[in-house]
Amino acid sequence: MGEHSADVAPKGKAAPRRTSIGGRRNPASASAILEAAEAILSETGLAGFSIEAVARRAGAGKPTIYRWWPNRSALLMDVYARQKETVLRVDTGTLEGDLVELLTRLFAFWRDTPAGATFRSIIAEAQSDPASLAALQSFLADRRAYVGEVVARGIARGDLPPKADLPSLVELIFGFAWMRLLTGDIAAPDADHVPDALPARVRLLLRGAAATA
Amino acid sequence: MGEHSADVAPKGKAAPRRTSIGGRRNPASASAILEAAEAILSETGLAGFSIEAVARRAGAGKPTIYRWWPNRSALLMDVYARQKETVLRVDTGTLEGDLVELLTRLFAFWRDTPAGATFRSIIAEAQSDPASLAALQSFLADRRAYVGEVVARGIARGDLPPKADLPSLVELIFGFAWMRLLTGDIAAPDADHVPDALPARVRLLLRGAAATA
Amino acid sequence: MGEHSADVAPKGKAAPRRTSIGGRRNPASASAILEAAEAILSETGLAGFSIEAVARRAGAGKPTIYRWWPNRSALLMDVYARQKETVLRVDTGTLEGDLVELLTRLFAFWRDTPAGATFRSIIAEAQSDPASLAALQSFLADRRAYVGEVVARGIARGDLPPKADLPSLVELIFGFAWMRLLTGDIAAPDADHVPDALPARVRLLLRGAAATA
Amino acid sequence: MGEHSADVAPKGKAAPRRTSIGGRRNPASASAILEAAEAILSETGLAGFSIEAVARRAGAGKPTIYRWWPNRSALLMDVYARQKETVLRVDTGTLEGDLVELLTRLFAFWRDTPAGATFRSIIAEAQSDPASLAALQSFLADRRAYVGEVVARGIARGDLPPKADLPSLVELIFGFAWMRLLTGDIAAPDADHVPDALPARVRLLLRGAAATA
DNA sequence: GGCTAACCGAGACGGTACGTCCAGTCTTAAT
DNA sequence: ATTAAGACTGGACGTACCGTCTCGGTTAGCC
Repeated sequence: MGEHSADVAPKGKAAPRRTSIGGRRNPASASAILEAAEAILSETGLAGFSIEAVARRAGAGKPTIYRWWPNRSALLMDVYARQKETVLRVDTGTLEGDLVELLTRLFAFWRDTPAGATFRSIIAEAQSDPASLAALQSFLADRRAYVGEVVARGIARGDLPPKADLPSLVELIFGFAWMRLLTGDIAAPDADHVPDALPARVRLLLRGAAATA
Repeated sequence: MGEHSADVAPKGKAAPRRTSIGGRRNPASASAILEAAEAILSETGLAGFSIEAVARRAGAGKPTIYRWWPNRSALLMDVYARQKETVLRVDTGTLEGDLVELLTRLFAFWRDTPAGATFRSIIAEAQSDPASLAALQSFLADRRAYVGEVVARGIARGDLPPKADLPSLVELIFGFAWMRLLTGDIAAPDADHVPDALPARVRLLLRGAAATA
Repeated sequence: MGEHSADVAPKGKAAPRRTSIGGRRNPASASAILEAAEAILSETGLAGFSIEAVARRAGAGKPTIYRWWPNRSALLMDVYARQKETVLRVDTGTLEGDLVELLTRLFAFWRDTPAGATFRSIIAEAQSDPASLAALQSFLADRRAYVGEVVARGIARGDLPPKADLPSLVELIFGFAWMRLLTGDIAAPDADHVPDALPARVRLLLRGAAATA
Repeated sequence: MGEHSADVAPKGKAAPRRTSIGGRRNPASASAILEAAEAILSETGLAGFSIEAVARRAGAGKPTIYRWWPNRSALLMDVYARQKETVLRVDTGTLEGDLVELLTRLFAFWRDTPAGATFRSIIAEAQSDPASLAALQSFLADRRAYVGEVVARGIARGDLPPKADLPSLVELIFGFAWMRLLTGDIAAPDADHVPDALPARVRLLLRGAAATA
C-alpha cells in the first residue's frame, strides 16, 4: 500500500521535493509530468496510462496535472508534441529516394523511440474523443503539407510531371504509413532474405501519380 | 456518463426475464448481450462501452458475459463480426468501377450503420490489447483476400496486366480506407459542388499498378 | 433481499454531499458510515450487513470504507465499540443486588438497543475470522475485569469471603449472559407470572463462590 | 481457474460417477455431500463453506443439494447431527467426577474432531438465521435434558440434596462450555504446570447448587 | 514589508467499473 | 422421479482510477 517511494522517478540528484515557485506554473513540475507520462506510455502502453499513475511517477499531485491539462487526451497530445520535434528532413536527390528514405526513417522513429507507442495511443484516443480527433487532424494536415513539399520538390526536379495528382499521392502515402503502424507492421526490413515491400509501395504510387498527369 | 436511468432495458413488451434453458448456452441471452453492446457502442462510443453497462442494458448478469467473452475486446470483436456479415459484393464490369463502388459502399456502410463506430473502436482497442491486434490482423487478412479476388478478376478481365503488383495495390487501398475512417473523413460525396476525391485515389492506384507490371 | 430502494440515504434535510476536507479523514463520513452500519445491523441483522449496503445507505463510496476499515469485521467491531460506551455502572449495596442489577440492565441493553444484534454478530463473526476472535477476547477480558472489580467490592464489603474463587465466578457469569444472548433468551422478565430465573442463577453462583473459599 | 478436476474428493476407488437410482433419493449422494461438507468445514471453517464448494467437492450438482436441504444452515445442522451421534456417556461414581469427565471429554471432542468447528459454525449461523436458531434451541434442550439426567442421578446418589436448583446448575454448565468453545479456549489442560480451571468451575457450581437447596 | 494570490504536494472524497465468487433457480439428458 | 451438470440473473466482493476538493505550505508580486 505504501511503497510509493519506489514509484517516483529515479532522479540522479537528491529528489529535491519540488514545490511552488510562486503564483505561476512551475516548469520543473511540467517537465517531470511529461517525462513520467512518456515513460509510462512507452513501458505499459495506453492501458497503463492513467493520470493517477503519471502523478505517482512524477511525484506530482493530481490537481497539478488537472490544472494544466484538462484530461488524459490533452496530456497525451503534449507528450507527442514534445517528441515529434525530431523532424525528419530528407534529400537524396530523387523523389523516389526521398520518399523511401522518409518512410524508412519514420518507421524507424516509430519503432525505436517511444513516439510510435505514443502516436498509436493518440490515434486510438481520437476514436472516442472529438477534441483529440481535431488535434490529430490538424497535426496530420501539417505533416501532409511537409510531404507535399517534398513531392513538389520532386516535381520541380522533373521526377514527376507538373500536373500529377499530388493530393492523392500524399493521402495514399499517409494511409499506408498509418496502417502499418496500427497493425504493428513496422518491423525493420530484413535486407538479406526478404525484399522489403516498402520501395514497391512507393514505386507503385509514383508510377500512378506520373500516369495521372 | 451518468444517464444510467436510460440504460435499463426498454421493457415495453413483456419483460420475460430470461433464465437458463439447461446446461448449455442460452442464445436469447447471447443475442440480447450483443444487441445491447451494439446499441451502446453506436450511442455513446467506445468510452461508454463497459461490461457493466452492457449487462445492465441487456438485462444480463455480468458473469454471463464473462462466461462467454473473456474481456471487453472479445465482445467488441463479436459485435463487429455480427455486423460485417453484410458482405459487400460488387461487379460493375470494370475493375475501376468495382473498386470505386466497393469503397463507396464501404464508406456508406461505415457511415450509416453502427459498424463504423464499432470498427473504429476495434482499431483503437487493438492499440493496447495484443489479442485484439491479432484478431484485427486476421480479420484484415481476410478482407484483403477478398479485395485481392476482385483485383484478380480485373486482371483476368484484362483491366490490369498479369504481372501487376497486386499486394501493393491491395495494401494501399486498405490504408486509404482506414485513414479516412480513423480521421472521420468518410462523409458522403457532395456530387454537385465538390468532385469526390475517391475515384481519383482509385485511378492513381490502378495506373500505378498497371505501370509496375 | 431486494428492497434496495429503501437503502438510499434519507435526505430530508439538505443532502449536502460530503466531500474531502483535505488530506485527512473526514469525521462526518466516518460517523455517517458507522451510523449506517448500525442501522443496517439492527434492521436486517448480520445477513444484510454488507459493505455495499453500508456505503449505499451512508452515501459514501466503497473505497472510503475500505480506506479506514480493512474488512467487514473491523467495521463491526467499531460499531460495537461506539455503542458500548454506555457503560453499566451499578451499586446497590449488596453484591447479589449488584450482579442481578448488572445482568438485568445488560439484558435490557442488549434487548432494547441495536447493541444486542451487534454483539451477536460480532461473536458470530469471530467464529470464522481470527482477527475478530482476538478483538473479542480482548474486549471480553476488559469486561471481565470490570465485573471482577464489582465482585472485589463485594468481598471488601464482606458479602463474600476473601478467598472466594473469583475467576470461576466471573467466568460463569459471562458464560451465562452469553448463552442467553446467543439463544435469544433475554426477554424481559414477566414479573406477574413467571418468576425470573436470573436471580436464581446469581444466587447459586454466589453461594458456590462463598463455599469454595 | 478451471482445475475443478482437482477439487473432487480423492476417492480411493475409481470415482464411479454417481447417478440417479430411479425415482428416489440416492443415499450415496447424500453421504458424499455430508462428507464433503464436513471436510470443508473442518478445513476452511465457516467462511469457505458454500453450497458451491460442497457441490464441487462432492461431485454433486447444486440442485441435488437444494432438493434435500433448503439452505446452508440446514446442511450445517445435518453435518453436526451426523457427528454428535458420538454421545458422551459417563459414570465415574460421583457427580463431581461425572461432570468434570463430561466437560473434559466434550472439550476433547470439540478440539480433536471436526465437531468443534461445526458447532461453532452452527451457533454463528443461528445468530442470523431464525430457523437455525430454533434448531439450535431444540438441540440444546435435548442436551440439557441429558445433563439433567446425570445430575438427577447424582441427587439419587446423595451427591446433592433433592431440592437443589437443577435448572440453574444445568444452564450455568452449558454457558461455561459454550463460552469456552466460542472464545477458542478449549485447549487441553497442561497437567504439569497450570492447574486446570475446569474442576474449579464444576466445584463452584456444585457447592452453589448444594447451598441453594 | 506585510498581504494576497496562485502554485505546489498530498491525499481524502463520492463514484463507476473492473473481474470474481457465490446464491438460488431452471432446464436438459441420462438413468 | 431423481441424478449430475451446468447455464441463468443477480448481488456482493475488494481494487483501480476517475475528477473534485481541501489542506498546509511556499513563493512571488503588489500595495
